[in-house]
Amino acid sequence: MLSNASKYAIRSILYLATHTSETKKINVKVIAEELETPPSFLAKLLQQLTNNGLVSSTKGPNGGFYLDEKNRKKSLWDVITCIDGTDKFNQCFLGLSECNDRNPCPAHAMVAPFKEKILTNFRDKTIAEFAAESLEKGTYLTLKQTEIL
Amino acid sequence: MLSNASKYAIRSILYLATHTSETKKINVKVIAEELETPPSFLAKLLQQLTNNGLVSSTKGPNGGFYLDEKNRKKSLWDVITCIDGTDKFNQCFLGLSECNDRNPCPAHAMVAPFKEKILTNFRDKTIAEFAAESLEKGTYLTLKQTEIL
DNA sequence: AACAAAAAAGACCTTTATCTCTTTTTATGT
DNA sequence: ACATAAAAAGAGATAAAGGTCTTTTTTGTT
Ligand code: FES
Ligand code: FES
Repeated sequence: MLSNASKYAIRSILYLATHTSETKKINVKVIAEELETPPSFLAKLLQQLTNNGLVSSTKGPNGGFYLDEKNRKKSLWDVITCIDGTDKFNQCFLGLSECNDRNPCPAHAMVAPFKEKILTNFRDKTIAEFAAESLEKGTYLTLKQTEIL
Repeated sequence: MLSNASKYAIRSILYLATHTSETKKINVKVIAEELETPPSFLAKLLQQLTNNGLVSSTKGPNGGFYLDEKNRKKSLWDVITCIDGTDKFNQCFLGLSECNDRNPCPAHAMVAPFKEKILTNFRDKTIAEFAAESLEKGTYLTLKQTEIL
């Protein structure tokens, strides 16, 4: 479904949302350790996210990555399209050219409702909202693999 | 989500289910044309499916691929695991090590119901049943990209 | 000014997925 | 028997995903 790159990106964004601010920045090495992702690869991803206005960064001592208010207004959908490019969730499950209700493939009825849900949750919800919800539910804890409540 | 290989495999299986029998076999070239898939690649996939008892075949003139009664009792789940191997639908959406209700990631609540549905539809339904349903609903027509009702 | 710490940039490397081509084997019809 | 039509088998080719490493630039601290 999602590429590793997108998964890492989403996880790091949610991590940044809950752990950083304009006054508290974190560097790649730490983020990569916290999320247990390949550090160099994550660096590239954060670079790309920064170039596209989804993450903020400052260089030099005490520098690092963080989310400002503008970044927090973006959606996870923005993250996915920034990294993976393609419109993953509008594609037909069986790889046919178009996916719509008028010309459904055998799997369509099964997948279509899910797509709707993904769209509304990922596209119409800001990262700030998503992170806040995760905090409420306690699901943000599981961003790191080994972390057990 | 699914690899191209799995998608081609599923589509060809459903095609075989509705177009072949012990007495009516179809060769790779025709199947590939009908489904608009790369012929050589599809040949390899059908070979693999045949080796794993999901498809039947006979060589020589008037030979080709087809589904016998035994093949029709398999599930699409069997097809996916035969081709992709990995347990695609039990994996965490964000790539964390385990996916379960006890230790959910931020996306879990959104994805879990879908997984259930996929499992029951793909694992607990025979190919025969799935194909029959598709015929009823008319969705089998859209196996080929350009085919519009 | 010198140093250090961080991201940015760019050049790679490795592995996996996707796809092709050629040769061999097997079955059928004449 | 022979020709032919098909799958089976095996060896590669290409492209994309995943990941690493080194150098450069920027910024803050001493
Ligand atoms: S048409 Fe295949 S999933 Fe919608
Ligand atoms: S834990 Fe991530 S999808 Fe279930």
